[in-house]
Amino acid sequence: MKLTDAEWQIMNALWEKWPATTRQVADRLGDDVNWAYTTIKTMLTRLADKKAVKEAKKGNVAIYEPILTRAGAQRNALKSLANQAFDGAFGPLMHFLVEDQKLTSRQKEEILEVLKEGKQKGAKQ
Amino acid sequence: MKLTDAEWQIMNALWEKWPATTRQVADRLGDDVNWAYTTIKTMLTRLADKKAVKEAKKGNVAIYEPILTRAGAQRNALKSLANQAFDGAFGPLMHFLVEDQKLTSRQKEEILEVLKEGKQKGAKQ
DNA sequence: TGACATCTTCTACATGTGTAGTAGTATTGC
DNA sequence: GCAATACTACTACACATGTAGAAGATGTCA
Repeated sequence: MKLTDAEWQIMNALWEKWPATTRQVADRLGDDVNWAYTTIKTMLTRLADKKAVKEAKKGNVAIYEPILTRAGAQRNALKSLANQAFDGAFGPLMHFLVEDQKLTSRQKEEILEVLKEGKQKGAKQ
Repeated sequence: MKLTDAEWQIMNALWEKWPATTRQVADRLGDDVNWAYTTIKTMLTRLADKKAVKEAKKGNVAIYEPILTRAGAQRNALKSLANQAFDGAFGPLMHFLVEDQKLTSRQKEEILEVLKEGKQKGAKQ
């Protein structure tokens, strides 16, 4: 499941709080983008077609909720990026991030924490 | 500069060794994809149009070399992913990677190394 | 010097993506 | 009960992307 740019916007708004109607999604997006209501409806319909969201009906009004989770989408995107740009290896990707992305000390601390935890739990694989 | 899936394939082949002719790129890609020679030529032309590669002529034969660097493309892709999927923050992205992606111990060691270096150099910003 | 291979440029076409209008149908406030 | 409002389904259209053929230009080997 690969999301396009516009689909990410929609999904982000939906993940924020769901179930949600088109109107609610539109309101949440209001600040970021300037899409017509029908544009958003079209996107939601397309996302339902590709099973990223579920569409239910309450009366004649469509209610949407994500099927694809945010974490799942993130995983997919990262995997895809790793394959495309880092020969499928997460290690180098991470390496690149750490080296290049000028993390704050605080962030580095956090990473260290996570890594330590991981080690204690016995880094598998 | 945003690369499409197919463009990544081409660029990866070109980054491997350049300058290179269409034929050379095609040969390198031979194992991975099954594109017609002209398909690859079309992609290279399009990449030249968007200034990701430079096209020079040696006789009637086009010679290509990257303008966009691999590291640059990786940076762009990561930034774009971070924005799209992680609210623009690399910290959480990294966090997610570390937590989720089952790095090998070796990889974790490497990350730790990099983090340590970073700290010594005085983690700015 | 001609046949064959190779390259280039142009053109094409299906599908995906971003964006939205129109028309019809349902809901609601008076 | 009707006008105004909101919602849905359908349709549209431009531009991007993936993919490649056709035709013409050039190089090469016998």
